[in-house]
Amino acid sequence: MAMKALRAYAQAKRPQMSPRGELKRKQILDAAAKVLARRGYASTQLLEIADEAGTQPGSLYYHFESREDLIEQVLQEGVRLSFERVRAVVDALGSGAAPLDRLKAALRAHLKFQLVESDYARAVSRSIGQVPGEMWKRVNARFRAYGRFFDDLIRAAMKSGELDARVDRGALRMLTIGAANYTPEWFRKDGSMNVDQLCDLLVRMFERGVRTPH
Amino acid sequence: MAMKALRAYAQAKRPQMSPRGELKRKQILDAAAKVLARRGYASTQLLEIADEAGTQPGSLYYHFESREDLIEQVLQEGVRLSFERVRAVVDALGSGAAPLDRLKAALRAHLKFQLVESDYARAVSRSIGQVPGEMWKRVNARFRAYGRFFDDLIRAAMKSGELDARVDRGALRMLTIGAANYTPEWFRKDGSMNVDQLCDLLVRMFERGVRTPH
DNA sequence: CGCCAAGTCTAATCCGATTTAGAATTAGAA
DNA sequence: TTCTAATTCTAAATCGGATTAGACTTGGCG
Repeated sequence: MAMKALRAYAQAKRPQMSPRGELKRKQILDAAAKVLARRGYASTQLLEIADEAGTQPGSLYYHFESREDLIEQVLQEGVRLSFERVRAVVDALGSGAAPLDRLKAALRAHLKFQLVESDYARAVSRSIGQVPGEMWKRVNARFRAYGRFFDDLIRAAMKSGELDARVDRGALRMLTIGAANYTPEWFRKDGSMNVDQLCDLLVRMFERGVRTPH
Repeated sequence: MAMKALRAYAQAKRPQMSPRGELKRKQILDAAAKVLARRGYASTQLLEIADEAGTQPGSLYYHFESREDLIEQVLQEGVRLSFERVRAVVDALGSGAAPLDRLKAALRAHLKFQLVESDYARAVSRSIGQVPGEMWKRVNARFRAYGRFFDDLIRAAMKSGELDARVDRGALRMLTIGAANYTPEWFRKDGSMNVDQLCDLLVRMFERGVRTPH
């Protein structure tokens, strides 16, 4: 098969991919997520991804158009998975739950997911601020929807009177998400503190810090 | 002058550098800090630094041994300046001030300094997690001293009974510093909120979130 | 088995960035 | 002014990593 055609082929969402190809493609994505999670966007090299996936750098091009293409798919998946998880946790509480409880659950899920559960999610937070403009525009489009979801939870908790409505929602959200997204830089599982305790602390600071004064 | 000798010369802390050389060297450091602050370690290119400094990439090598050398000096300076500033602010309060007030002042100073006052400080937070191991070891040595300073303030505020002593100090510090260090990624001066309000919010969340329950 | 497509590998090639060599310029002293 | 060291510039060398070309291998199927 000619190269040009092959490239288009790999790129296209072909109807029936062979099981073998599908599997390898997933392995490569997983490997890339792992590497991105530890190196961040700019320092991620195809050689390390290939090693992790048990293949050669050149072979990646059968499954993906380019380094950028591969990385973007990991990042998009990372945002998608985070959103999916957090939404599921919140939905599981049901709409009868207090808005603040829903928000706390979301926060806890976000932190835990990206800290220890998903390389894809951690790939995103480790890459924010390094992704080149064009790609970031696309990833950020989905990311904003995720942010809006949090913002809605915050708004609801303010409306219910549980949170102080005078606080700037955007700043509150970003400070909190920022604290969470920064954790991969310093948190080590082997330390004295475990992940759930860390979640407790973040939620506690949020809740008590912003609760309506009585 | 032969090249080898010149390189060693540039590298050495020679006793009397000509005013012109000293000035240009400072301009280059400033330019590098600016670029690092907006691009982070991995995406920073010598060309952009040279442009910013009004010179050519090759000319940088008269003043610095290498890209790594230049960047490391910016980062070291960033840590040094942050520490210096925060310590000065705290010292200005005097040891008579309540420990919690000293801590709050330190937090505010840290956030403001790296968000709008110093490219060097922002260069550090934008580069954490991208700096290669060897260099990071050296920068981190100073960084830890800065962290210890904060830790001492926290410990004092716990001893005085103002903060809940059951909270893990390390996690508390890193969550808070993390929230602060993440702000360059999202905060825009032109928005509805100004820097001082943002500092207020961070301090408020910290104080009310961790204060001893009564 | 022998064929075909899918998937992988090796060995270049390309390309952008750092780095170097040495020539050219500048500023200050004699 | 002239001389000299300090500084800067230009152009080329080098280096590392992404990408490509094409040969090779594998697995399913007649």
